[in-house]
Amino acid sequence: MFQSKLFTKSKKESPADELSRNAQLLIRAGYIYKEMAGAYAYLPLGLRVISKIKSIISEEMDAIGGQEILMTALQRKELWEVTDRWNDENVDVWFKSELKGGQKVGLGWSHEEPVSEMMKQYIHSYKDLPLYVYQFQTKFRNELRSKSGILRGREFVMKDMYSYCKDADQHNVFYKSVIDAYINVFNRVGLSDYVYITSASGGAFTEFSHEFQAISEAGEDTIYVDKSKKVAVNDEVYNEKTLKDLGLNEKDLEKVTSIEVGNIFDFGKMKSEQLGLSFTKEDGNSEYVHLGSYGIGVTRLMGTIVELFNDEKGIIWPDSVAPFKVHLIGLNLDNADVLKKVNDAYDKFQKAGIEVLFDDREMSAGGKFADSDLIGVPYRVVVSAKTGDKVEVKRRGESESALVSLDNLISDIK
RNA sequence: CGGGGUGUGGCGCAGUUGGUAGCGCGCAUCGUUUGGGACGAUGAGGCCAGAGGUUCAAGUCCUCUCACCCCGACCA
Repeated sequence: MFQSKLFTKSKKESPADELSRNAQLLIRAGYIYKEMAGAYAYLPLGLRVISKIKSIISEEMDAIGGQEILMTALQRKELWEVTDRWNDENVDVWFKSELKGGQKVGLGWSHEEPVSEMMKQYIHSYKDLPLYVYQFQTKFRNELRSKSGILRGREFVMKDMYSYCKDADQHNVFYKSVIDAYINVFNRVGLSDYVYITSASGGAFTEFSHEFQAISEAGEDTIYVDKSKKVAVNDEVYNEKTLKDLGLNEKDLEKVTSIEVGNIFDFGKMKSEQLGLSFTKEDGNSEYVHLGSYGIGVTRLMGTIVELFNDEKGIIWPDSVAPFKVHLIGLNLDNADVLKKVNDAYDKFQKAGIEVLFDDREMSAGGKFADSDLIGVPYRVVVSAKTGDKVEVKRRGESESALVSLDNLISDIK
């Protein structure tokens, strides 16, 4: 992509109405635009990051048998009344509205009810189970207070998955596979050193649910981590009994602040009973479906990555989620020879399938470097009158650059 | 929802005891520059968040409203 065509421009100064690091950097670099408190638009660069994260999640969900769907954001009052979750006293994040005819509707803040209701059409026999569906949805939550940039918005993108199993054993097998898949996701987006599977409150039917917590001061959760065992306990269930049940020792635990980037939950048969989602067993008798629910906040994950990977100059994206792999910077572009070389380099990257952002703007070198650091693409490649028949490459976050041949660089990156 | 703070060109800010607004960045044109946010000249751009008061006169004083940020509460 030609940077001269990119409509977003970087800003030298942070917006006055954002104190969170993620929002400051993402807005300055042109990844996002703030529409109102807790609602952000995703611009070309930002959308690319979202797409990368979604692809990684999709691959991992597909690998454990997930089937992608897309439910509606508009939801029926009647459906949520069945499970007593329409009431504002039980769920205080509803955005409610009504149709022209007067029917009450809500904007989806979660989708267990509608997905499960829909599944009554498709689940009839034990032979239909297990089945797993997931989606990327824009969720709406009327938070009393949004905060921390894109970490806690009123409108945000979430990957939510729902599992339907014939019994607890079948459910437990899948539940464990989701844990592994989630760990893969967080490792692949670069958070392997930061994310801990965390035991948290389990609600009505299980002792614990599991959260995936990324250690960061920007978070709003408090957890106790055992770094050698790679597990943690949420403050909400932290007590002697919990430690005993989990086989943890108080002296091995460190109290930290963290961001909840994922959550998996065993609903048991409760919701299926309420909604009437049942199937016929091998013996001909009827049974309710065992439901599980699994979420990853996609936009929150993006914000978490920015919180964890930045320096005073800007963002430092992990390779796997960066909007581009290479930031190609052309200097001395009034020199026809250099201009040809840098254009050739751009073509070669493109042909090699390496995503490249080409800074072809007429601008001082310092300005280009500053923008490059702010945007945070992994490889900065400079072509100028000084680089001769080679190119200068520097990784974002490192200070050393090197002169290398373009062909070698391309094969290295691939 | 309780507490605290902030609203002034696109962005970041200043504006004294009330007297019809200024700086930096950015933007436009021209020239000089060209490896870490270059320099000069010229220029465009503002119902001072909104409404209502006080006053000869309000960005400035009073009242209300709205928006945004932070802390807390809340967050299956």
